[in-house]
Amino acid sequence: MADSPRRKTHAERVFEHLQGRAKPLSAYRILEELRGEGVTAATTVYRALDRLVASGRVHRIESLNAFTACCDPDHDAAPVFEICEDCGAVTEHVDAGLTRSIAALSSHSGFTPEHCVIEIRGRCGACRAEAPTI
Amino acid sequence: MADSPRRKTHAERVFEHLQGRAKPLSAYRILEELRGEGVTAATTVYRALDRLVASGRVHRIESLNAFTACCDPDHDAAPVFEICEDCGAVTEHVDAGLTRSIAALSSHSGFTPEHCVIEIRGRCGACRAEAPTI
DNA sequence: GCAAGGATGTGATGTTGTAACATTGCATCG
DNA sequence: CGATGCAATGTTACAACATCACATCCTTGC
Repeated sequence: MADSPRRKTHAERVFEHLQGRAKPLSAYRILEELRGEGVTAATTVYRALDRLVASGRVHRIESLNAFTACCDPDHDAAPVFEICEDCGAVTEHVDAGLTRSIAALSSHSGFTPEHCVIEIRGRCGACRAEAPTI
Repeated sequence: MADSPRRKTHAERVFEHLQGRAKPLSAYRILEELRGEGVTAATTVYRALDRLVASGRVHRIESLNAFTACCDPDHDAAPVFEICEDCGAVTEHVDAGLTRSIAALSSHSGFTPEHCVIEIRGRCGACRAEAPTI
């Protein structure tokens, strides 16, 4: 009660919590970790995430049911995520070649793309080096 | 009890049920629709789907939490799905350009891809024609 | 026949996501 | 200053998706 009652929205809190992490977090994980900051229900987290995703500041990783902060909110092309099965790290890329390929495919098929989900699962260089062959 | 108790595995039943459909089905939806054929529990459906996905006969659509029969079980490159937000139809493609783009991206980043999720959400040609502009 | 192993049945539980509706804080306008 | 409106939040309940643990059944090879 000492200071400002609600300077920050929950969306801000959630965004700051996601920023700078290599691994995405699930909504329920975010809830656990932000309980101390007044976030008390799943609904609240999902609402915050909805806004962040809509504004492009956060991406949803479909194959993990998890969320990660966008590396650069200004990119307009489809993000590509590399997801390491070993360490769980996710790296975001924006790739012109891939973007062109999708456009070409769509123009052939008459499909109008609105949102692309591109998630590559595998092993990052570091984990590859640690465990060369299984 | 009249006839053959188990000529077919549940995996076969599930596969046949998915084949030829434009829209993918969720596991629980499959369960509902196959109750008449002796499939009684979610576990059973998931086990069947696991086998089918492992053998490449069925694909999981991550952004829908649903499953669809593979158009051609012999393809080796990453499948690309076009998902219409209007009618729900999903079309599978295998695209050389896209496959090359992913390989190029990976070789840059040192990442070793094992499985790719590529799902393009938007509008199919037919739905586009029906509702030209919102 | 009978043991071994794969497939199935069953029930409980864990995880993820939404619906519905009440409330609060704050800005604006008459 | 009260009325109004709106976005954010709180609360409860529930729907949808997925897995676990353990018992049982069926087939196959011996």
